[in-house]
Amino acid sequence: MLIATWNVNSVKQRLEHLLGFLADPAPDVVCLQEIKCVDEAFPRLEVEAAGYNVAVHGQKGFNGVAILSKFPIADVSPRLPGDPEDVQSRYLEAVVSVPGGAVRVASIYLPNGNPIGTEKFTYKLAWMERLTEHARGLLALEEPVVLAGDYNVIPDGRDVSDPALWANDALFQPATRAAYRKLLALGYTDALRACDDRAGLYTFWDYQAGAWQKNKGIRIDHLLLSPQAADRLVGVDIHKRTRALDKPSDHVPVSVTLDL
DNA sequence: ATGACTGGCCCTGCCAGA
Repeated sequence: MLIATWNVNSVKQRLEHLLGFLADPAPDVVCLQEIKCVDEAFPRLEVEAAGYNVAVHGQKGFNGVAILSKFPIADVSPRLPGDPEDVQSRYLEAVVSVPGGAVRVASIYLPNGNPIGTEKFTYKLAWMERLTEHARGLLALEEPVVLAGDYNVIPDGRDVSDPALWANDALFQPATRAAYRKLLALGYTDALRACDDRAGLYTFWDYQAGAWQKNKGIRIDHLLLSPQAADRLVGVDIHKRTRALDKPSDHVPVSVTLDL
């Protein structure tokens, strides 16, 4: 089965691109981030007409995540545990039943954290700690788990075209990268890196200064697999063609194929 | 060297993104 993640930067602006992606490669599950709308404004009818069940955790104006699935969705839980004061819609988890089993999927929109030295960066690191604690608990279930989303983390130098340019950015801070490694060290696999160790595999290109044309990208959209999911990993794809469309998202979809 | 897009909202400059 094909499980994808995509930060669409407004589902309203990107609906045609999204429907095109649902038609081809026709993923079984899609985790969306930055839908930038409330639940009621999500284009549910259009997505359902394409053959998908929908779970949404939206927010007015910013953030917002969703999970689309060709298979039934159960046990839907919005919000990352650990901070009742956190009202930002950045996490949605659900269980997707597949023929002969199930896979637990989370759609994650990890805080950007810029500028560093502010409460925004503190919030990012705290959010990463909460994610790590929750991810630790999920491992105990011994299920196939896919934690998919826009992590806003550049894991290492291979994942950025111009490291010096990002040296003072929240996405590439040593503390940010260490928190990401701590998450992996629990026992999760960065699906892309399990399949391909080359540099220059990017998932985001800024709108500004011709970043796409110059291939000045970064890899910040990741799918993390529990051991039970990693055992069934077949391959990973970065769907770069969507970045060349008219009025694209600045992120492209990334997908894993699992033998499930 | 510098600046540079895009989307949403309080409808119009401003915040947020990365």
